[in-house]
Order: sequence, then C-alpha cells, then structure tokens
Amino acid sequence: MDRAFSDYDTCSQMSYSPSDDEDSASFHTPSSYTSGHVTSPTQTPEKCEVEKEKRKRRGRNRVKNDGVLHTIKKTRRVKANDRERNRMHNLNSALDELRSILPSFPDDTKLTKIETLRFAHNYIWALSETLRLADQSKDKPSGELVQHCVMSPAAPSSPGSDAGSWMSSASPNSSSYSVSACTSNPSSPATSEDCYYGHTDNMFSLHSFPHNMIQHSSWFLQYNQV
DNA sequence: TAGGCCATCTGGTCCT
DNA sequence: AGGACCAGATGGCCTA
Repeated sequence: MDRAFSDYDTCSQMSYSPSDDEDSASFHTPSSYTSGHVTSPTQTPEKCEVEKEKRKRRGRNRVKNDGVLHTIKKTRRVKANDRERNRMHNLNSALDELRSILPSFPDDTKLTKIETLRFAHNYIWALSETLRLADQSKDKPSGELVQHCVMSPAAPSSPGSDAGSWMSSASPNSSSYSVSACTSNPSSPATSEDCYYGHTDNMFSLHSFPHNMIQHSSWFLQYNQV
C-alpha cells in the first residue's frame, strides 16, 4: 500500500489546505475534492496535530525534491486507481454471473446490484426450502409441493417471509414488512392492479416472480429427482 | 428537475 | 512495503 504516502497525508481532511503544505497539489481529476470528509474513527485531533507537525518538518527537509515526490505520489495513486478499477470490474463480472443464473424477468430488465444480491439470497433460501419440503413429504405431487413452498408464509428462519418478497431486504421479523401495491417489475413504480407482499423498497410481484420460481423449482425438483 | 444507480477517484486501514 | 479492501465524495446518465 501507500503507507509512506498516506502517513504523509494523514489528517489531510481535517486541516489540510493548499497553503498548509507545499505538497498539497491535487491530481484528483473528476472533481477538486472539496470534501466534507471527516477523520477516520481511529484518527484523533491530537494525533492529527502531531502528524501535521511531522509533515511540516518533513516538508522542510525535502523541498528540493518536491517535484520528484509529487511524481512518485502521482504514479502510486494512478496505479492504485487502476487496481481499484480492476477490482470493481471483477466484482461487477461476478454480479453479472450471478444475474445470469437467476430467473429472469419477462422484459429482461437488468437487476441492480442490490436487487441481485437480495434476490439471490432469497432465491437460495427458496430452493433449499423446496428441497426440505420435498424431503418431508415425498408422497405429495411435486406441483403441490412447489406451490406450497413458494406461496406459503414460510418458516420463521426464512430470509423473506412472504411469497412476493424475493428481493426484500427485510428480515422475517422486520416490522417494516407490509402488504403493498406493486408492479410486475421491481424497478418500476407500483401500479394499482398488481399486488405484492413484502418490504416497500424493492419487490418482485406475485405475477412474475413466483411464476418464474415455480417453473424453476419444478426444474429443480426434476433435476434432483425428488 | 429530483432521485436512483453507477463508475471512478481517493485516503484510511488491514493483511501478507 | 505493497496490495486488497472499504467507505465517502463526486459527477454523469437515465427515468418518472
């Protein structure tokens, strides 16, 4: 990491002004970073003062090399930015992979990141619940099983306790859980003719998702020869 | 135009 | 020491 670099810049958000230090030149491209950035939890004002003093002393000793140091700083920052960009791209690729194995919407709407994670969470729960119920009552027809699994109010430990709440962030015990109007698409506003159960943030409707889920669960049961 | 989502930059902290 | 991870800030794009 940029340990030496960040030691030098420690507390910069608290009292770092362009006139404060000769090394304050910023290479922040998109914005001038006029942040209301606050000190980190471990950063006390006292420590900041100490660091500020150290910085001044170091600054006096290296005025001649300022250009070189600035170049080094800039190079390190550019490299760090590049790594961070790649890291986020990898993360997005993983999210895309996750999206690709989840049941899709009829209109192929791309799930947002948070929707993808919530849906995956609840989807995994639904599949395991399907298996569990199938194990419990093997004598029942699979259609009935799946229907029961998907549409039932669900077990107390379930991530989303209502049938339409595939993407809900609310826990089963959450008080914000409610029955509300909804749409056939989680990214669309609610319409009066649809309805869903769950948290008011993001919803999958009873019309689209449980249907997908039933199809998927049927396949799942078949595949696992339940 | 406001609000949501996203990509990117940035500095701090943790880990190897 | 350097990389990974994280969270805050910012600006762009899109949609209702």
